[in-house]
Amino acid sequence: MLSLKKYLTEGLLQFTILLSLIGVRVDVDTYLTSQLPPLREIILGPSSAYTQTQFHNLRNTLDGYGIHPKSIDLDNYFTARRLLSQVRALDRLQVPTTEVSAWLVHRDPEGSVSGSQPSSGLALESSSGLQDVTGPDNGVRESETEQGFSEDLEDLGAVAPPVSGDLTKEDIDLIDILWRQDIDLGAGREIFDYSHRQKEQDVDKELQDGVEQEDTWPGEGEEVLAPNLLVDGETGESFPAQVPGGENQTALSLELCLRLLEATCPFGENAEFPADISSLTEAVPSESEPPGLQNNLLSPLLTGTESPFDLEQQWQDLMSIMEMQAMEVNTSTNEILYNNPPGDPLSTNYSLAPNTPINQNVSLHQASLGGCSQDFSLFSPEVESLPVASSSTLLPLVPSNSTSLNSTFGSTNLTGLFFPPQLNGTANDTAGPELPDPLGGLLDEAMLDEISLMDLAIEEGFNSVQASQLKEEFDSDSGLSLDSSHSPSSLSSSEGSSSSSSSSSSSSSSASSSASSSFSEEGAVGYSSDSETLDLEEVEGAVGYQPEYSKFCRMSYQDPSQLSCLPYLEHVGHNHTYNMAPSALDSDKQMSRDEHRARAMKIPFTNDKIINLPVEEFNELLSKYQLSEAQLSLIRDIRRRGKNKMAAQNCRKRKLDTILNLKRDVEDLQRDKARLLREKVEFLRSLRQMKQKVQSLYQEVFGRLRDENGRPYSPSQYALQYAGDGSVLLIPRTLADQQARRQERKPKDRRK
DNA sequence: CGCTCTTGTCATTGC
DNA sequence: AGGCAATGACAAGAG
Repeated sequence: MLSLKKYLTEGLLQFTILLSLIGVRVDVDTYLTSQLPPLREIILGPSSAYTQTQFHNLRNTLDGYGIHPKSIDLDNYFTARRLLSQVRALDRLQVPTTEVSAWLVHRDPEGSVSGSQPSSGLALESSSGLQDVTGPDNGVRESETEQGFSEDLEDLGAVAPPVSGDLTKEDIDLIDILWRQDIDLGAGREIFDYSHRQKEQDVDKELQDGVEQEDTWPGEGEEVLAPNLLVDGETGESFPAQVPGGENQTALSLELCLRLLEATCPFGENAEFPADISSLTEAVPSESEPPGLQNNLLSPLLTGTESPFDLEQQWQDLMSIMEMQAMEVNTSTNEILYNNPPGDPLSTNYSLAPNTPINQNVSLHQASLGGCSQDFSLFSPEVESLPVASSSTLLPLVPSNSTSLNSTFGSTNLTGLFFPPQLNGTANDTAGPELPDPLGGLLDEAMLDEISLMDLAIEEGFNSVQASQLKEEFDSDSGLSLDSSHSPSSLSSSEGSSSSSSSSSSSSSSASSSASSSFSEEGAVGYSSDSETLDLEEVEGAVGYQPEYSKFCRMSYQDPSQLSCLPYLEHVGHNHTYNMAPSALDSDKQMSRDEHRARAMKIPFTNDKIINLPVEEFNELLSKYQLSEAQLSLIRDIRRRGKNKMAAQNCRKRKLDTILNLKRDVEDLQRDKARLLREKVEFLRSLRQMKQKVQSLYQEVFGRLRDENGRPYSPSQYALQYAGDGSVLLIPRTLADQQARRQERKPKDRRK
């Protein structure tokens, strides 16, 4: 016969392993600081969660935490642990890409997030899905969005655990209940949601943007420069830029860059953003407009509207994602190769080289991206001290409208992003489909990421089949039947029903007693018998016993209303008489041993009284009768055993509840993990779409550039690069390659 | 007959 | 110090 301990131990071990597998990590400090019970013993510790020491130690060591194991606060205890586990699960999935993507999608929480292009619908889905998750009615919506994700996953071929894809209404209700428990605990769901994190980041961003606006926002101060001024990225010095191109080119380039702006902010179809774009586009000077008007075009345009901030943020989102993507997969050299380090002196110094041949043939010199320039502040300024690696020529396409360009503004070389080094120069005439895919590397990398994600889902994800298998394993190994619907309340009710049935099969007196009060069963069942009742009648009378018995129970627990609220006490109505027959003879057989002993010793009161009376009343009762030592000893033994029996039943029930709660926690964690995996896939897909848009626009812009002879630039020789000040530069490809190589080494060094 | 499960009981510990 | 709850361990009985 295997002991119950073995079952429990094995079950807990499996739970522990399972929790660890799905990423639950235990940080005791966190629990302590958050006034939550230490869960190490449950999740990690070798001792079971049932050791009394834990609770006692909790009382001893944790101020303000004195959850009695019998208390209903135990539910909060488990809820807290579950919440923490969810947090852990989130932490486990904090892949940079996921975080950034989530932050991006939630950048606009007013519900105005939508793709500016029809193909951005995925971003919409992601966004809505996330917001749904954050809602209080998370359960239902989550299931809906998860289904939506599942479809998308199928499109991608990604394998995400379909755990919650087949959420039943019961699951949904359970989620809702748990969610309310979380609220009661004081923990908002936002703790685990991207939106919450995004809010935090928004706060940070606001702070950051505030500084940036002070420093560099064009058109707001004395430092606003005319667009045709070049700015030294290092010194902030400005000087006139040569404008060899005609106004026609200027206007065209400006429009192109505006379109680039528009299209690279695919999430930005906010209520304001299209208006901004349209206004910007309308304000673009026509080819017949006087040239003087154009010089100051962008600055007032971008500052005049109310939403340059949106543009800025969208640029920032885009570039940060690009950056993060490059950082995340450094194996793809093409994409990282040309990422200019922040504040790279190469970029800034190029801006100071206006005499280069290329410089004199700028065609995009007016297409300032000032509205987005500050968004490059993502890049850290740590590389500013890099020596000037080259004095080669560089074409400052866009004089920045921003003046004292913050040192945090790095330059991003789009060259490497868009044009692989092996680009041939034949396709440089027009920006057409014949241009090689400059984003091929990035896209491949994104695909690789998705593939790796699928692997991750396969390796770590628990699909429903796996979950059920684990569940079966656990159930079988633990030796305990873990009915998922066996919540504490259901346990109580089930036990209460069993008690009721057993009571009804007992003597008539005890049956009536059980009918009077659910709790009165506790004393009556198991210790009441015909003989005992007869004994009682001899002394007190069976009829008078019942109200008094009820009184005993109340006196025993002081507060009857409390008893009805304590479901774990209901089960105390246990039945010691298996299959008790109605006859008195059978009932004699079915009496407990203590009842037999009490009867044999002619104890003048019931075992129920002996067991359930408070000490004072119990002693008072003993004093009323002349009892022998043997009788007194037996009575005390009966009392001790009876109380211990109830305690044992409570203890077992608590064990079972603990196991059930652990099981529920595991299921919740599995659901959360599956959801996060789906979200990550969605974010990656959105990122890929954005990159494709950037790529096409880059090709379009580059294809329209013309040198002084009106010939297009060769993509194999030149590339566009975003400078740290927000300007777009046309630089030789060899230079871009050098920068990219330098950029490539840094992430590796950083990781070492 | 052996196994599993439930239940009761004892011993111990700590509040 | 006594009462009591909690719990591990063991045993008995039922299925």
